Amino acid sequence: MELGERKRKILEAIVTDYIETAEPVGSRTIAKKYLTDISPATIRNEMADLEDLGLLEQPHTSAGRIPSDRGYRYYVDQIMEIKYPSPQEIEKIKYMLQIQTINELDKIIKRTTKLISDITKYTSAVLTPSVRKSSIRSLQLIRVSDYDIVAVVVTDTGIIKNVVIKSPNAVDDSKILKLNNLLNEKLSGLTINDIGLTVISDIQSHMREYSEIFSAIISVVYESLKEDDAEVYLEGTTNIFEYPEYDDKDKAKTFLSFIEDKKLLTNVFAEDTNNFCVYIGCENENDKIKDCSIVKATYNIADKTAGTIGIIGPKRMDYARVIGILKSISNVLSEVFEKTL
Amino acid sequence: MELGERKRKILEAIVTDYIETAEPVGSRTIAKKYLTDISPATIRNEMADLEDLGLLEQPHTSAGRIPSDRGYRYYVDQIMEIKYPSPQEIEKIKYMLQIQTINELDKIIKRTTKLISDITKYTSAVLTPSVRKSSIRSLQLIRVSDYDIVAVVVTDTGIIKNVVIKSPNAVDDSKILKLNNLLNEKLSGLTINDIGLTVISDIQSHMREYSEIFSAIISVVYESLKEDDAEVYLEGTTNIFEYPEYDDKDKAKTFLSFIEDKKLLTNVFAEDTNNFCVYIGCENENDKIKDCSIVKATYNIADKTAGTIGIIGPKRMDYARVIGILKSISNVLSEVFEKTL
DNA sequence: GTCAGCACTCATTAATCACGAGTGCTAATC
DNA sequence: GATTAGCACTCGTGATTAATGAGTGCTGAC
Repeated sequence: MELGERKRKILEAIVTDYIETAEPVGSRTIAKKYLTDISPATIRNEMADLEDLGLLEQPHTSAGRIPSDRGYRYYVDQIMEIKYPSPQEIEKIKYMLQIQTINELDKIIKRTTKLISDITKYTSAVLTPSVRKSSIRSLQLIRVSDYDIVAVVVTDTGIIKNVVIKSPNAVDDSKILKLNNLLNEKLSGLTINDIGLTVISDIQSHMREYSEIFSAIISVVYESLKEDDAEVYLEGTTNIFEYPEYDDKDKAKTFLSFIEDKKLLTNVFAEDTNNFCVYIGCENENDKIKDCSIVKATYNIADKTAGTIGIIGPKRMDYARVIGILKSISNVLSEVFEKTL
Repeated sequence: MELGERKRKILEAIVTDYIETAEPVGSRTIAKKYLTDISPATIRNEMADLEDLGLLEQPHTSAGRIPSDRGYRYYVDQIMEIKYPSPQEIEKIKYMLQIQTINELDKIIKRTTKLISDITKYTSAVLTPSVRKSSIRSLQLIRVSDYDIVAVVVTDTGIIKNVVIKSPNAVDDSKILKLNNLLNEKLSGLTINDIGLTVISDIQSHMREYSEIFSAIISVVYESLKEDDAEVYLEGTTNIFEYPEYDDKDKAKTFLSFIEDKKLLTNVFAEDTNNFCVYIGCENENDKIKDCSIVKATYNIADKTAGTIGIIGPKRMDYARVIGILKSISNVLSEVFEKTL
């Protein structure tokens, strides 16, 4: 859709003002604050056109205009310029994500989540990498007692996963050692999807003597690795109370109950075909968040997309700023992982 | 404080009715629903006495009475009879906590948390055991690459904890094996508090050859085990919207922001001198929850108190029922752990 | 094409009033 | 002396009304 220069300016003014004030924007306001050389009457005519085009809405006759979902979309795609954090701010972000004594994946991610919600003042969600998409760096069995084994899997994405196994027969250290060597040799470097019947029966052929223990172990480990285990971290859930759109109790409840359902949340923030996405209002599939917007970006570990970071908030969102922040943090995060994992 | 039989009856009626309706209770209501053989006027006199005693409050002159914090306390301590779940319900709880393919500590606890909030309709919180109070069942080092080691600690309480270690020198499998044997021999059965300088230097004396690697490892592992790592699981946070006391936006916000702060939450739900506790309103130390009540109970693993389960909700809480449920679930949980860990 | 002027719409706020639930007090009754 | 009927009084709630003002669409002049 091609819009004249003046219409673009007016749409921009309305989005900007509405994002700031949360009040419908009238023609007089625009004429006074944004476009001082046009009269309110002219602006009214243009606004009527923009409403016909589906880019603006009027809550009621005697109110100003607010952007429609399509209006926000047009603003994001065609008008807005991304506001990236300043170099100083980026340094600060780097600093925040690096100073930690223990560089575990979880801690870095937890910290990132908090950082995002602190900076943006929206609710942030970060998805951890999933074992399914990682490849195995090391798989080690630990004998805890005669019948208790713990399998520890370390992936190239830094995940450490423990699987508890009850063995049908007693195991001793030498058996464990043999199994360990074999499993590591055969499985390192593979992704979960690579592990198929061929690989398993190959290992099995080398392990005839312990076949019973082996099949107990391999099935539990395989099941456990196969399940979708991407976790989602949340921060700043109470930030929504700062926005008048959630003054209504039901609105707040709907939002929070969506947020509380980790399954839904994981789906929404899961990886996309693009490594950067904005969903505005009704563009969201889930009804509960049809009046929210979501911005998300992926981050990399070991040079492949591993998880996503994102925020969820009211449609009246400072897109230019939020998008700049998320893109920057996603880069910093990928860098941090490169260094520390 | 000794109360006459009639005053007890009236207090009970007021608490019961107020818990059910969330409306201040008037003398007429009591006379009609609870104590049909006394006139409203008499009840009014008694209510005035109960108010003088600090057990009742009046929101405003022309309203009925509501229980004060002390009124609830008197009810809980002296009047109420705990309502335990029926045997059938307990069977159902057992069933819910047992049917899981993988019996990991986390999963059982997560499920318990959900179960509590589902049954009680309040917000539930469950604290995991802490490594600090457990003893070490097995400590195993895994060599991931030349300089990357992961230490896996399994405790008697079923915790599996991973610690990532960057070694200053390259390590090979034989070194790891020696270290493993030694560490296991020296540390199994000890609690974190047992590990002091004596133990460490004892191990060190057996490990002169690898002293550099060893001290890198032991300090990181020790630090990591020492930190307070009890996690808190939450469920049913949006349940509060069902209760009119949180209709007010600020009330809801205060509650939810308290809930969001995992540090505060952990402190509040942390173990107590008693293995069962009720905190009503201003009995809570934290100002943010001065109009909430908390009920919590401990559960056992390996015959010692390991963590706590609890709920948080409005003071107007069905104490008799909630207490019965929590006590039962705490027992079932301890049983489940005995069987599966 | 632009814009001043004007009639019209409609959400918001304050003010007023009637209603009713509930109390405390007094005086009569058991 | 305890109980209770009767009554005046309090005060939150909800409905009604009216004034206000922000904003629009339309007309007609420049």
